[in-house]
Amino acid sequence: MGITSPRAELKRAELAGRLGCNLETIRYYEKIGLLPEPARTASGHRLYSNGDQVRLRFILRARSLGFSVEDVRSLLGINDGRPSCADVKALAEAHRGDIRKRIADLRQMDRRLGEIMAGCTGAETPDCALTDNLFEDR
Amino acid sequence: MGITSPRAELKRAELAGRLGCNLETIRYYEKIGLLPEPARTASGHRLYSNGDQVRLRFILRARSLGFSVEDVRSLLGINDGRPSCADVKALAEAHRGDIRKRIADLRQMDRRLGEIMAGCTGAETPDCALTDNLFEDR
DNA sequence: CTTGCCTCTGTACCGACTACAGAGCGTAAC
DNA sequence: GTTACGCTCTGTAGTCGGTACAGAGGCAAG
Repeated sequence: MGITSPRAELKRAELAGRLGCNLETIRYYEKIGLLPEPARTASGHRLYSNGDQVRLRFILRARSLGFSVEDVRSLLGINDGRPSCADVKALAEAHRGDIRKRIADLRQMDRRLGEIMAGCTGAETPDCALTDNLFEDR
Repeated sequence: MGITSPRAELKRAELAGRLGCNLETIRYYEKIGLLPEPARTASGHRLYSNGDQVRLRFILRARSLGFSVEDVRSLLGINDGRPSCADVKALAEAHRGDIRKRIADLRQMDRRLGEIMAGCTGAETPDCALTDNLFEDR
């Protein structure tokens, strides 16, 4: 058995440690219905199966690609049953559009900031091209 | 007097309309201390001076450049008195660094998404390269 | 005088977590 | 056996930057 091979029953902190997420995130995903309620020990401690681990990994990867929690819900088939490849593709294309818009917005911010800062001397005086620009009566 | 020339006393909705922000945003900035408490009519309605308008415009412009509310507080000299040009430059450079990191992160997301979607046929079947990839045991 | 729109206040909600308080459980050492 | 430590449980509050809404009151036109 390899070091990272799945084990049948993991506690919450073990699962979080393996997948590199915050401890509380797991409980949060359970609360909002992304993760099913796991098995419990007699005293009420959560026990995560290999399937739980696979599902959480899916969620974390989708989130790391920038999909929203609602998107993940759709990808998992929680809303309307398991989505077709066409559904997934549409969701992903829309998401990519969002990402590109956000990049464009940030690039514009960077460019504007660069323009305004061009006159910023960095002197120890209160006169500053940047603040002057923002106060300007345009 | 031009159409957009400043007028001494504006009501909240007039100010919001002129500067193109949400009505409630103004009250919010007052609450968190970015805007001072304005003058009031006898019955308690807010009246904004030309100076208030200049200050709000500064805040909105800074926010549109992506500065955080805390950054704006510093730029306005609310924290430690009016900042020097050197202070402003340092703040702006740090902020630009943040913007560029966010762009890099988004570009990586876009790239990864593109790679994964390459195998996505868009067929009406439940088999999908994207979801398969996220479920994969790696 | 009524109608309709403005303003006021406080509070709840958004997304996606994260943190913390206070209680209980599990186990290893002594 | 008991004590100490660390993990888990629950519910709730805080983060950021607003946005929305309820319920009350003001103000001007018709």
